[in-house]
Amino acid sequence: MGRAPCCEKLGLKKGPWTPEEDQILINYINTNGHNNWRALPKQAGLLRCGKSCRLRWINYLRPDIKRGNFTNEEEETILKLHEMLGNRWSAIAARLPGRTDNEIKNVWHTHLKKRLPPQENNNIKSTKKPRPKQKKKLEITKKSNKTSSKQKQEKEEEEPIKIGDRTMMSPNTQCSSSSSINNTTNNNNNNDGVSMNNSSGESINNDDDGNKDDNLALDEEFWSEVLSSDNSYDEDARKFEDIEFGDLDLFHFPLLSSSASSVACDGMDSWYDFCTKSLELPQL
DNA sequence: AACAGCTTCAACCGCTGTCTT
DNA sequence: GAAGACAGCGGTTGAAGCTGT
Repeated sequence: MGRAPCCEKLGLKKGPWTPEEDQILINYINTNGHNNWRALPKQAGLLRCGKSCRLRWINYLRPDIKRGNFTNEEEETILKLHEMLGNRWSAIAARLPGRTDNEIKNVWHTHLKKRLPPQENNNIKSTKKPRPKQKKKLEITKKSNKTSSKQKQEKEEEEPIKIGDRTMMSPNTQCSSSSSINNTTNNNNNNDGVSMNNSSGESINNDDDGNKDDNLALDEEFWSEVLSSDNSYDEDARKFEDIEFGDLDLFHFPLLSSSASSVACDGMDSWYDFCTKSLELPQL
């Protein structure tokens, strides 16, 4: 698998986005969609790499982004989901309409992590294998024109960005990030992969380091196998019923079995319920 | 007012997974 | 099956803003 040579070309801009760049990106995606992030900046006339455009759109410009403080309910949800899923921010974000994985990650590290007892904090490990220390980039010309995030937020609240004939605001009225992307663009945006795939194809994996000992030993392969990206739950549900979890066959538990069968109908909601119930299992 | 330390969060980096050729 | 291309993810960074002294 080759690596994407991102931002290798000289002359590509880095750092904070200007309002002009935002507007260009918004306008372009509004009219053309984002079928190909790599080609997008060139076609849109942006001196950015596709990755940067994608990130900017997903984390900031997407119209269904909910800005502002997290509610208590949202924070509780994050805590619960993090307990179940570990640092799978995108999976957690899929349960929180209008919130991005980046935002949730930030909130976790700045607020929620502190709420945990120290012992639990120590148990939190990466869901991935440890990576070698990142090399420091030579020179980054950052923040040359960065506006404060709060200022930006206030500005946006005052002056919602217009996308074509639509105004980027009121995320609460939008659907969750898992389904709203198609609302954001024209009909030629059919294969919008971003959030559709993000949610429907998201593998909900138990934290293979931190939670495994305390919770059910759910095999990662099981999750990725069941939660295939095409939402073919009927097919998957059949597979699901044949799966054993190592020594523990969850489907011998009536509670979980019923949850599991409902998965075929309800998608992520059922997975959430399923996970929630799974955590209750030791008390049964 | 000035400074230092802390907090926040947008953006970057590098890796992995998936799809295509 | 191998390799390339791309999207997506999670970890990390660092400047701006905030707070305390």
